[in-house]
Amino acid sequence: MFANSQILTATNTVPAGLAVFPQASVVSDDDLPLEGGQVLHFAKGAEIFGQGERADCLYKVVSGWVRTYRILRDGRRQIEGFHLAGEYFGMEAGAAHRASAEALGSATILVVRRSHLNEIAARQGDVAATLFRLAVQGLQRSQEHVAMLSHKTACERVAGFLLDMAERADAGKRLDLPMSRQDMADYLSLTIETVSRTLSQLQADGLISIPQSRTIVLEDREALEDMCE
Amino acid sequence: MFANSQILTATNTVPAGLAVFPQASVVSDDDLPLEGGQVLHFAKGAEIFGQGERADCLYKVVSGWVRTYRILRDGRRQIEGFHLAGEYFGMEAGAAHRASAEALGSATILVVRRSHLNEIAARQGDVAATLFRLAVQGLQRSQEHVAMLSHKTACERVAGFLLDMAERADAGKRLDLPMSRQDMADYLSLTIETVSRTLSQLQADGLISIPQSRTIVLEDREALEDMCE
DNA sequence: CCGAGTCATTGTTCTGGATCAATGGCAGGC
DNA sequence: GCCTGCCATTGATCCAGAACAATGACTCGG
Repeated sequence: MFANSQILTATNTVPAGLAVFPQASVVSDDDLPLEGGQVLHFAKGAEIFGQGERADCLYKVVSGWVRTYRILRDGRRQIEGFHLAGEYFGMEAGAAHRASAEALGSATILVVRRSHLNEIAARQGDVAATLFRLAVQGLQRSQEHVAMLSHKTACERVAGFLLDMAERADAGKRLDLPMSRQDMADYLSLTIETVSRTLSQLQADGLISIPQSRTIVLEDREALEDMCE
Repeated sequence: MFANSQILTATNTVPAGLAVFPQASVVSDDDLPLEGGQVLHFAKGAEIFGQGERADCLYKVVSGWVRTYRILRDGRRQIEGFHLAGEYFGMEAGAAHRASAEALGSATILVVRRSHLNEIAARQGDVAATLFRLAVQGLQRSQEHVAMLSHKTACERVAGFLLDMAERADAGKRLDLPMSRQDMADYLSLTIETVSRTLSQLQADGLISIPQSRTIVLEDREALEDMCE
């Protein structure tokens, strides 16, 4: 897969001139030099890949938001995560995608074939290290998800969700969330009614305000943080 | 208890390429060529590494069972996973361990320094690919954990847990679990009482029998599988 | 402007698992 | 053997959030 590469280097020493990635709206230390990838546009609700399809590519959000989810045996939909600009998704250990991915609004996605990534890794050793780090970061995010689901109350889940989204979207007080209440519910493992009720309660308590249903203003961030402990 | 500094200094002088790995009970395609790692023994309940400590090593279970867990802000303990012979744990993206690891019974663990792994990867290219795959497998296991916690009933969680453990331990009908009811509860996000009650109920329904409290016989595996859907 | 469809909110009832509490088994120490 | 402490089981009560139901707000196409 990603042959001839060093792994687990503690520091990233990529010379800036090599990393060519003009479309990226966010360039972080964790960025891979993905020259040669294909930039695609997806309309609202469009499927980027589906559960069970062959997993040949790695994906990166250039702009917009993406949700990845799985349909469980009992028919319920579990949203595994929301992915913002600069974030990667679609990593698989096996040959098939275990989840589906859809654009939340309209979204621009960079798609890189795994075989192509392999070639890049052969030229630039620390690419393998970065891939490993991305996978472990995904693991950690999933473990945070587990911690969130374990015993937390609806209020703690929603407050933590808002803070997480605000941080990752680099939002100030005002937070525009492109997902529906159903999406939030399927991510937080609550019902749509409980999400709605909890948001109303947070507004009644003055911690947030909701000028439009998908715009949330964090009025008292400190109190929200206290709420998640 | 083992001081971490001992482990770390000792591995520095191991000549690469000569040491073998005789104790390994499982050798699969996913195995890394970990010559030069140090094999350590841990007594029941001994800490292998602690939350917040520097993460310099990768760990592999040679024999025995290991639990990894985090103490959450509210003081609760979330068990992230149980690790059996042949499985890896202790992967971190950052410099510090986000979890603690303890031996469940007595356990033998192979410890490899990340820097040493780096050297191996430089000689053998597919090591990087294997590390990536291991990380993604950990991610998938965590996502299964999320699916299990989301909306499943106590009964479904316990039945699924028993089947998962039986499969990974390669057990037939008879399953010897080295962990306490509290460990199961902290993994499944239930209380110890609910775990106990559920096991009793499964026994009353004839799906399992419990000759000793830590030995569980799967009397009707099909019904257990139906239960998790 | 209207009508249809989607999404969000709010009220009511009900249930699964948490919590509190008490008892029962089993192992190790003396 | 008995005591002590830990772990597991079982019972009773309570509560957060699910499920059901109805209404209200917003959007888009015509």
